[in-house]
Amino acid sequence: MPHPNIPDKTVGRLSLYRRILNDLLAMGTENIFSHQLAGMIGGTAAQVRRDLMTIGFTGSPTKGYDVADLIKTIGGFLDAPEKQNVALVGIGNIGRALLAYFPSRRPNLSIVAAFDRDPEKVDRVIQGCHCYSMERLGEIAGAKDIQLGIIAVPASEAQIVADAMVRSGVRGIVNFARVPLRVPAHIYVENIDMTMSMEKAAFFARQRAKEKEEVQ
Amino acid sequence: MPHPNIPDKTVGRLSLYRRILNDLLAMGTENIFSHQLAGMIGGTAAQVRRDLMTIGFTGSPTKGYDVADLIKTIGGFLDAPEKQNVALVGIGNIGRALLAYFPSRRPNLSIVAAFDRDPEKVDRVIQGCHCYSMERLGEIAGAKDIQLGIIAVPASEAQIVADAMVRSGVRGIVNFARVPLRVPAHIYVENIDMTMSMEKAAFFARQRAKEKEEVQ
DNA sequence: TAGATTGTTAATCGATTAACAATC
DNA sequence: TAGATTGTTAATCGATTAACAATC
Repeated sequence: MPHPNIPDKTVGRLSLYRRILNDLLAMGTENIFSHQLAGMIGGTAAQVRRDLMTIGFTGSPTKGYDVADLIKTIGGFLDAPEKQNVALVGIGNIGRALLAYFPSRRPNLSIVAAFDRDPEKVDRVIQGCHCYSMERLGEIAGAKDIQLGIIAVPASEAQIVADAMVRSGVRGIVNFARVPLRVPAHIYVENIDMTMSMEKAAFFARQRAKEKEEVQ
Repeated sequence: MPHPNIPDKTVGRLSLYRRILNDLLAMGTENIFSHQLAGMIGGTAAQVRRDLMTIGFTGSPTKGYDVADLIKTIGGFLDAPEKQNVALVGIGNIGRALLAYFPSRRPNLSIVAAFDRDPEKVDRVIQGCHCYSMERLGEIAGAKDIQLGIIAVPASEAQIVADAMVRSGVRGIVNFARVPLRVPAHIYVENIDMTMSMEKAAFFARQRAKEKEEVQ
């Protein structure tokens, strides 16, 4: 257990660093300084150094951090040692976006089963993923050793789906439904609430516009 | 200026409270206590009270908070006094999900123009929204008084789109692209990074599974 | 060596939590 | 009044920022 209590935000930033580093490596950049990396994600150099220290990665004052090494270290930290299976529930627009994105990028993290209520979709293959009927969630999740669930159903069904996921042994949930889920403490939930984000952006956009007016 | 520096998170929670309160009102609930509301969003009673105090809403020790009043007060705080126009750039799966959701829910916040590079989509009406070619972003944004932009394009194009939005006077951006945007300080950016969320959930799901094993 | 950066410690800041008097 | 809840202040906690010696 090298990393007992790593903050949520650090994990998120590590994921970002890796993506940027992969681009840099592709462009031939071998070394990078903390302030350069910070500039690319809109953070501070100290923050970058702290994050990398957290995962035990060290740089040198003259060369900064080795890009290829760092990518490998972040991978060793973030990625599952073996495959982690994911179930997607609800194949609407969001579900399809995820199905389209994942196969190519993260080989260790793959959506191995999708579920929907719509009989039109059941037992068809959508974006390369088999779609099952909602009722079979528990059965399939158990059989396929599903560890992560994505909830992309209407708010009214989200809690029922979450309960079924928890019962079948899922440990993490990404929730796109516009409702907070009630789950046991040992289940990690990541909420993605687009409506809330839109309202927040609208609010702060307006507030800043007002501030600007007052300054003038 | 009654609310000089309201925290980002408070605004987000207020948006959540309102949604829950609307459901409660529909079910006939007239009053609610802070701990009840807290239970529904997975927060604490003190947090709820602080949030409501921030917007100047007070309750009574015997009845708690008046649901209908509170909805109105949150609305007065969060919502724009007049219509705020939104532009969506990139009509993929995510874009379509947003187009499908918004018209019905938030009358003051409407997507009045969509943009895409695909000639198949240009000058067609998709989900009730006219789609323009990418080149016309600046022109249309100016003409329609766009205040908020949604970026739902591939990472490689996101910065270019953001720059164009900023030039045309947008004050807030909701960014679905998997890349951090560089924008002036007075522009509010809300990042929604699904890949990062998936990686975070996968990481913590695994970590908690490990903890559980160790306890046993 | 000089200079820039790293790793580490101390200080600051903000938000959350706890405590408690005021209220209905 | 008694009891539960509210509004408000003080204490705690964590994360960020600043400062600085160590390093190449």
